[in-house]
Amino acid sequence: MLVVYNSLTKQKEVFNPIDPQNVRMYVCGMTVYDFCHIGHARVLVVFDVIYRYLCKLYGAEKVTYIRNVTDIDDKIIQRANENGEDFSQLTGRFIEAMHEDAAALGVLPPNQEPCATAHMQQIIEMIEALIKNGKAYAADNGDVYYSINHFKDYGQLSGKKLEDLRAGERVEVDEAKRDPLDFVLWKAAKPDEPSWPSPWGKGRPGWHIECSAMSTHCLGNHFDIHGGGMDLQFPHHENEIAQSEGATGEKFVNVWLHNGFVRVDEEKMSKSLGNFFTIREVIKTFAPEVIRYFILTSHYRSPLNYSETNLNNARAALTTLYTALKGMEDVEAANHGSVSVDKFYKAMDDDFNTPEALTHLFELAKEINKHRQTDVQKATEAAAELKFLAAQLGLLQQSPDSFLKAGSGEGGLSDAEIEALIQKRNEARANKDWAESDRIRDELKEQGVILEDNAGQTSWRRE
RNA sequence: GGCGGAAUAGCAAAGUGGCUAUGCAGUGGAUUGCAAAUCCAUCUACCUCGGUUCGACUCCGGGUUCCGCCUCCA
Repeated sequence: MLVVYNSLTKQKEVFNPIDPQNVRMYVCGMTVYDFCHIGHARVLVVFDVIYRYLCKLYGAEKVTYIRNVTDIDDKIIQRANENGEDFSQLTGRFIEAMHEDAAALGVLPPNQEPCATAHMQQIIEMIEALIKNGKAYAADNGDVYYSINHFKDYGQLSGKKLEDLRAGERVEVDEAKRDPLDFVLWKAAKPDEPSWPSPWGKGRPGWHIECSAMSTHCLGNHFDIHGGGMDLQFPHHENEIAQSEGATGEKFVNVWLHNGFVRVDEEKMSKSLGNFFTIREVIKTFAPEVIRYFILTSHYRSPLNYSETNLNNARAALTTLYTALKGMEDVEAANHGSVSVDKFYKAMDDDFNTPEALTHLFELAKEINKHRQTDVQKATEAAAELKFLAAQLGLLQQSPDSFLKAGSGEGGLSDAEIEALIQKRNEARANKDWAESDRIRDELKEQGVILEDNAGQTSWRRE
């Protein structure tokens, strides 16, 4: 029985899909004007794991996962102008880069990846519905605004009261707005800006409306899960509720899931602070799977501190798991019904507790190591289960050798050079020339290559 | 100021009203030509002050510190 923490009710509740034959999840994806950083990696990975687990529970063909792309907004326009290129050229490039990064991290593609620019009709229709329902108004300057006073439940998700928002007024005063808290649905185009025709003149959508329009269009008026980063809770998701419910008159979303931030030195990793590390940058030093593992070592709602130490720890932990799987390459992933499997599911059922789930992977690794010499049957079954469970987290998807021999960074000795030195060392060992044997091992160690003599075989890995 | 979250061993990070979390690192032992890997054992904990309780790291209340949101942000 899956229990999830719902940001809307601020408590854990049993997850009951509206229709178990069609479980629907929408996640706010990226605004594509730059490369994805580790914070984005966290959203990608966290919701990928949630998606995988929903597929496991309900069947892959019964789960629909939508993750949008924001491909038009102020920053995109600004960046495109700086580069002197068309905005769509810029977004096209970064969408492609995002797909590369996601694939590297083992993130499954969502069922659909709608873009704002491809859904202008739906966006305009929803704004028209809002105006018709008296929730929105067209201002004299060509903008269309949502009238916050006409949605009585405003603040239900973020727990904010209108008075409080007014008290701490940080919203710019805008003459065109009837209330300073009203937010824009449609922005009139400035000269030379990309624009789309609308009943209110040429313009483009505000940020919040695209997610309302696209999620409703792809999943229906009322669906199960809406996710995103914690910072989207307000105003973005709050506004989405106001828009969707204001337009359709129906309940919008049952469960809201928000992931915590990646931090650097106790500070949120963000573009504006400039303390971010892009996925492609980090991948140069750490295997993408190490990043994925690192993300899963912390609960999705907890903060996650980015540091080289933590990534090194993640790599060491993965090395332990892959080392256990050495010699088990041919074992097929399978569930043999051990206690570890039960506990793994119990952890995942408890609001996707991946750190707890991971501990059961180590139980299985230990089983393999303990029995591999004495009880091959047992060891094999444990290996099958380890692969089986790890796969649900998108981990241990490569051969132990390809992980263990990859190491970090480029340069150093080639595989062939390493094999040749090992060959030389084994000849020395056969002659009991320990001095020469150790010299070669030290030489390799200096090059970041670790040797392991096991059962008469010498294997190696890069540090 | 308003709202929300967090404080656990050297580091990271779960969890539980009484029973070894786990990973990395450390220590002792087994194994090894010596190592590495592995196995066995083991040392370091639950911010603070009160309360409830036979018993609290775990529940309740006060305090302190940190973080996030309230403007674009995953």
